[in-house]
Amino acid sequence: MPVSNGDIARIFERYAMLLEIDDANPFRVRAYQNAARVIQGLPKSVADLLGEGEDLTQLEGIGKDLAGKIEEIVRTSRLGKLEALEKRVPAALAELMALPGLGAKRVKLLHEKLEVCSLEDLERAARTGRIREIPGFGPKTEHKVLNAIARRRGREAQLQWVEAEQVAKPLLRELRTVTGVNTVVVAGSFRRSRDTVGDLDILATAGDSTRVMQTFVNYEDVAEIVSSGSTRATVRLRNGLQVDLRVVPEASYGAALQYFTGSKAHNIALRARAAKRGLKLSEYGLFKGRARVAGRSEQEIYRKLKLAYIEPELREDRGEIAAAEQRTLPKLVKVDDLRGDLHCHTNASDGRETMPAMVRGAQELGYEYLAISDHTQRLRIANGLDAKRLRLQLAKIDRLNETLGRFRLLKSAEVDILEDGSLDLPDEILRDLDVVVCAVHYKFELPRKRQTERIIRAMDNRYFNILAHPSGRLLGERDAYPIDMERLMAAAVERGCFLEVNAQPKRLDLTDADCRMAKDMGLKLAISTDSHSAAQLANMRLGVAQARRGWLEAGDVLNAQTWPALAKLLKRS
DNA sequence: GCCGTTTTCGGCCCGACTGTTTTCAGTCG
Repeated sequence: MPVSNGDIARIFERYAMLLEIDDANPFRVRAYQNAARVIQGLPKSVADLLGEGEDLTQLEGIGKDLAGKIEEIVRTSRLGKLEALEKRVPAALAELMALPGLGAKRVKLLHEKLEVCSLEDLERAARTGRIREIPGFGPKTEHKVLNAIARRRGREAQLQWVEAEQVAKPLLRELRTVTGVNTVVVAGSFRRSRDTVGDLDILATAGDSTRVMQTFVNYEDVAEIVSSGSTRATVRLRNGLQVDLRVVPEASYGAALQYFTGSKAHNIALRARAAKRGLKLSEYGLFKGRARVAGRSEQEIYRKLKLAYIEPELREDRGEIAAAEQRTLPKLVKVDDLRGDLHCHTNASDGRETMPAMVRGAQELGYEYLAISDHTQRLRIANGLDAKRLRLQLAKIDRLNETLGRFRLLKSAEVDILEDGSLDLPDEILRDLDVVVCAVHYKFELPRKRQTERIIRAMDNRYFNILAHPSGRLLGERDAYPIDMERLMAAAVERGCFLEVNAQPKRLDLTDADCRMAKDMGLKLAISTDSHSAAQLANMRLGVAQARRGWLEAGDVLNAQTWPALAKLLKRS
């Protein structure tokens, strides 16, 4: 089993935590954390990079030493230094550091004074009242530790972005009613449009923060007030979601929004850039000495740092700052750029609505075209269409198209990719479709190589156009099946096929990093909703957000093209 | 451990809140 980027990142994160407990140089610790983040965000597998003889020190934050350690991990699946360190610092202490309120210093103290080595030890120590006896600890800390352990056992998952939005909306509405409050927005990973959100960071501006703070901590859905000061408070809602509120004066709004939008890595890089220019950047503004030179808007801050404005979706320290400096940032695709949807279902298979209802939905969104791509025969549970039923559907589409004026209904199907890589319908009918969407719906557990080759074989069919939900992941439910995404994309480029960014909230598949790799490889992508009702067509915004995180521009997106242009792209020679 | 149009050595983001303390260290974002 090849070592994945996630494996390497986890080893480095773990090493960083144990180093911190071991009192190592904090910047050395950060170097490992950085490396973990960089590797995690890489679209290509590091193991493959090495196989191709790439020089890993070209990667941001990876020097000679770390490159050597990565090679060691890829070669042996282990890191000798980590194992050596674990002889001195019990490995389980890293678990404890992940508990909120416990950092390296306290974990170390707990270990030294109470011989705590595991979550169980910690719980026992807390229950028997021994934690409060350590200098610097007290009854409150002891209580917090017990709470944190209980929550860890419950382990609330990250929310899908849409779920977070549903929580945020009513809360924002309430905060906006407070007198004296001007602006209330959500910042953080939510504003960066990450596929999942671990907490909500809300930013408000007000002359006087007292009222809005009070409203916040008294919000009906609050289960626990974690902390509350005059400008900042943290609560936990009943569903387990943590929400932070910061209140700043109007003159700091831009700086605060920039700061609370993150990411942390982006901010660190930005602040270092400010410092290099003799400036200081904080959530209150950009300062030269004591004078504030920017702060009212984000645009102003980036401008004063000699950078083009960086869209929130790009702020991950994945090269956006250099691109902003060189004025080479992408002009990110927008929902308005899209002219149609290339993947949806009707009640002929497992959709909930009729074809005309789906058409009306697409027309209301201002689209020029919509592909009807119902499931095919193998997917019995979804009432998949065989060639005969599909023929009838195609005739129906012809008749409907005559009534639709300039709007065009595209003939399509979501064709199952069978285990041997053949397609679930004969060429004689695929030939008559405008766009052939193909997908894997079973045999997810094939080894990486076989799964990859299964799909590439399917692409060999000259009627194959778009691979739907290419990794098969379901957020919080099912991991992506093992697949060599780079090889898949290279095969698609060679054959003139395309991949899909599936916009369903729990799919968002391809990932942001995959989108970035596709762009780098010159592979265009479709952003499709895979709608099973007309209302779901509006999920397009989620897919667009994901694509924006992957640096995609309108020119990189199939369904941002007019139908004649798209038709040309879909024609394989 | 990384990195370099101020540097190959000496830097490495910045501030709020808590709990414990009596002026601050630790943690978090």
